[in-house]
Amino acid sequence: MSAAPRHIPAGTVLFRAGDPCRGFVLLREGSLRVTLTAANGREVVLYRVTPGELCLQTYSCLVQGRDYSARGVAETDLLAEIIPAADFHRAMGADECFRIRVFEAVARRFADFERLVEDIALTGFPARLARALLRLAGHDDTVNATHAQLAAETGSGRAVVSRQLARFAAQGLVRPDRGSVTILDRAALVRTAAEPGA
Amino acid sequence: MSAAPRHIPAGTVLFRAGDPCRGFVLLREGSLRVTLTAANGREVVLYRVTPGELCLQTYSCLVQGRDYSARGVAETDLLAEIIPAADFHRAMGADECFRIRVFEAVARRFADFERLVEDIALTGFPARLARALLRLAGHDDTVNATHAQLAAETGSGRAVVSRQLARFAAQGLVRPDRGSVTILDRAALVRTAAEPGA
DNA sequence: GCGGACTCGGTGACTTTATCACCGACCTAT
DNA sequence: ATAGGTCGGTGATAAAGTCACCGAGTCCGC
Repeated sequence: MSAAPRHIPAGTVLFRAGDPCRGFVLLREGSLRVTLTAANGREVVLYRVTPGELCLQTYSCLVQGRDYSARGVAETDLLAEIIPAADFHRAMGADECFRIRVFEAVARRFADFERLVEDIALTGFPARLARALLRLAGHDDTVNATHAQLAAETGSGRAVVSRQLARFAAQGLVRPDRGSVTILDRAALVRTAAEPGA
Repeated sequence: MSAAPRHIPAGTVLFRAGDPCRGFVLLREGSLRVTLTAANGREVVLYRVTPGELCLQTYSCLVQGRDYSARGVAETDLLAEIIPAADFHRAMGADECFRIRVFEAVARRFADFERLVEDIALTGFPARLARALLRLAGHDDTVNATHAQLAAETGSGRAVVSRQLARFAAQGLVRPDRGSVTILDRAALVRTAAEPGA
């Protein structure tokens, strides 16, 4: 529990599918994005690890003694602590605080997965994109993401995102720019997000 | 840990979305299917709980203190134990065996979710259906499921399943019957399952 | 300032997948 | 038999995803 936190620059690939698993990652600062990539290059964002959370991709690997099955990329500069497996198991037995933290991370990840499955399998594309925009928007109602990134976020294709954004723009919901999207009518976007529509 | 196991007949709905959560379910015998249902009635099978496993839907609810977000239905007659939350937390602290079991269940569930997302988001329909058939097939190469059930299993629509099954049948891969499908050429089906194809 | 190399996004043409509605076959019970 | 149910096949249509291409913007190095 007392390993020195390490700095990791944005863009670093912390692990990729097939890598053997070295230890647990406990994130102190920054955002770690975990994605699944298909053979044809298509990518889906599974979830993000936020400060205070354990990366459970790591967790799942170590428990089952298997390799990573997804990819973890630092979205921002990270400050993280690597916990060796033995320390992890000891802390799980001895430290109730730590245990509760792990449980919470697990539960949150479950919720993320359920949301993702619901989005991809049960929700029409317009609502899916609207949800992604609302989820990624900062306080200034700006989403800093390319169409390709939004495609990974919605489990769809870039061209599909382009077209739907154009439709949203025509309705006055958003204003697209190179590399970002500005939300103009949040209320209407929320309404769109609420219509499963497929 | 020592509550009396209870019998639950096949078809019982153990919990549905929005229900409050009462306690942990530890499954001794049978199969519990956990699904997500859309407003329009469409359903996706998230995972199955098998004997010896804890139902983690329950888990996730109790940790976060939230209601169920999915539906749990007994696929067969069940023999299950209900563990009150307090007992669960005590056992997690004191009983290493129990703890390991919980970890394993969590890890397995994660793997299930990743498979599901990969299937739905990154895999073409023929491969998806082939995988579902192989997954559900008994030793006699028979899959006891209606087209509607296979649709829930693949996160697709019934009509889509019907058509793809007809194509498989035309290629000699399977023989469809009312309420079941027989696998005729397992090797070819495995090949189909391996081609992401979309 | 110019010329490549690259990323980003728009678009047309097309395929695949999904949806909707309807119908006939089968199953079961009265 | 017949009525009511589930099950599966099919045509028409719509939505979503794919592929390929192009032009505009950006980032260099020179």
